[in-house]
Amino acid sequence: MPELPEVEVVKKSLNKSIYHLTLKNIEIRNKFLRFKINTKLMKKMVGSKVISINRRSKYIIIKFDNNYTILIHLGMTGKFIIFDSKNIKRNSSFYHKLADHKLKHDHLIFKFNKKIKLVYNDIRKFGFLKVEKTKKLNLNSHLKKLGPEPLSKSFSFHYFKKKIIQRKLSIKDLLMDQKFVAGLGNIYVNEAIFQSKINPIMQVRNLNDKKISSLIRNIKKILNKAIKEGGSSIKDFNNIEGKEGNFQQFFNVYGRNGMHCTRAKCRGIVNKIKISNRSTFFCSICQK
DNA sequence: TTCTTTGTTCCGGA
DNA sequence: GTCCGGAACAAAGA
Repeated sequence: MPELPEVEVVKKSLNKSIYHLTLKNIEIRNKFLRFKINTKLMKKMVGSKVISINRRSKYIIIKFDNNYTILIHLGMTGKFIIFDSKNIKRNSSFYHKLADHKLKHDHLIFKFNKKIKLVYNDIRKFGFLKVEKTKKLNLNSHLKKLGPEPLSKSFSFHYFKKKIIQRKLSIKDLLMDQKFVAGLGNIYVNEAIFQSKINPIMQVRNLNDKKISSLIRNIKKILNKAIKEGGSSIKDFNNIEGKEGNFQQFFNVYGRNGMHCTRAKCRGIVNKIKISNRSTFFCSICQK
């Protein structure tokens, strides 16, 4: 479930906790994640220092000073948990916050200097970690096809117009397409389309300029707000300190099927349909 | 046992 | 070759 804002929050937490630390040991408890981990290559990272932690779309990119990089995707349920000397004890308040934390889903354990331990936990194992030569990172098959970052200037009105000419797919499918814009997922796409009062099944070639401007504005607004609130925490998202995000309380359509539209004065009910096999929520009155 | 959940990739028809 | 929708895949909980 982590989308761009959640990954951004995790990236920030990692920057606070492991930046400039040296990796002392890696324990690989389960290498069969989304892709099988190259154990030998992963072990090569031991002894190196973290020199940067960045995000691209929903990927986290951790560069080390041995000219290798770890590329991470959290999939649906991947999360990092950070332990330091204060919270490492089982009876600490930290552990109580991790009520749903199950040891059997701890797949990798990274130990750094300063007694910092970073655990990668993933219930459904749809996430992955890949070691890459830093120089070749831009050739990586996961990264090279990605569209612009939605919060960047290149995700603009002109870009949008140029990309949708005569295309017949729905606006929902367009925004879900990582080649068009990278980092949005089902939740934030539903929310942005709602804010712009667009019917999610509308073909992109029928969107007028006003709606396009509105969508771009709302996508940026919603992502920024979600980042500020620490992401969402429906289902599986936690930041690495075990804290839940607050953004889910701002959902206006996602998961609200059968409930009243949250827009003032609108008497509509939220409908749930499937678009490309993904749950899609919209108000039949204000999203014409 | 079946359904749902997710991001990503692949495939076939247009 | 491109576009687009549908299906498959991974795993687990309800």
